[in-house]
Amino acid sequence: MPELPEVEVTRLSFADRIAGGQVRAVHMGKPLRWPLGCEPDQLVGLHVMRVRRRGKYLLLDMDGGLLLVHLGMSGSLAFGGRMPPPGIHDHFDLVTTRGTLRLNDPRRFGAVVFAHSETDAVAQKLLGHLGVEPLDEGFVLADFQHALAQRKAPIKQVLLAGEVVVGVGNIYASEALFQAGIRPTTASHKISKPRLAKLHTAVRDVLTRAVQKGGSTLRDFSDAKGESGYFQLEAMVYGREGEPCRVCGGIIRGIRQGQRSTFFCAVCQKS
DNA sequence: AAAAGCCCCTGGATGC
DNA sequence: TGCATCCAGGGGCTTT
Repeated sequence: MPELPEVEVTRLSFADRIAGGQVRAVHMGKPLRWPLGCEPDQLVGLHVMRVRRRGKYLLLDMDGGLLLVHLGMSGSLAFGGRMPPPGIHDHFDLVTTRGTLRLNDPRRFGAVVFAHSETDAVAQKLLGHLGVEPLDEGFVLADFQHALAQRKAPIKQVLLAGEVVVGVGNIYASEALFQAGIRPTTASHKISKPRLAKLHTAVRDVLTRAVQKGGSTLRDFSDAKGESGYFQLEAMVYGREGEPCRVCGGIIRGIRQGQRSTFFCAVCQKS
């Protein structure tokens, strides 16, 4: 469900409130994508120092390890002092002295994984291959151009893979490519440097605007305060197959790339 | 090494 | 109303 903006908005909605809290109990529902990796009780007594984000993972730094939380396709977090009893889709509760962090995830593609440190094998398996953070200083144009020149796969799929740049999911990949005027099917290494410069800007721009809007284009996104960003950001192409392009009036096309839907305007994105 | 497919799972929308 | 089919925001793993 969530792409970088939604994960970041979620992080901001509870990071300050949970910081300093000591774990009192852990409750688990049905299995998520991966096992927790330790006995739930092993977390009791640890303190949550802070909450960071890496790509679409949330990292809860604790004194004695860290929890990697991924929302998958359908996950969302809630944080509060008094929580109702867990529902059928509530699969992880971290009860702390500051409040309870609860993961609700109907499809259970999400995960909560304990690692002793960010550099240990468990964490590295999930984080080690991740590309640069698009909203950080490290997202440098020259590096971006160089990395894409090495790839022959369609640009949409390279963006989605997260090995060059993280956080760009299925919606924002289509949106960023539209903004840059690049056809999603174009082989990455065939795109000129000036056009990659436009894409570099577009990726940052689209994600930044989505974070500012409170996490957005998603149908049912809500952050850990329960506030939704319901359609605050209007999609230019995503989900608009057959509808007129908002720029040129041409008909938006929908195709499939690697089992995922892609949308583009054949007029505005000629190649 | 990189690229392409394959799954994991549930629920909502659509169509007959 | 009931049932079958298709589709969905991700991403690690296996196979080419």
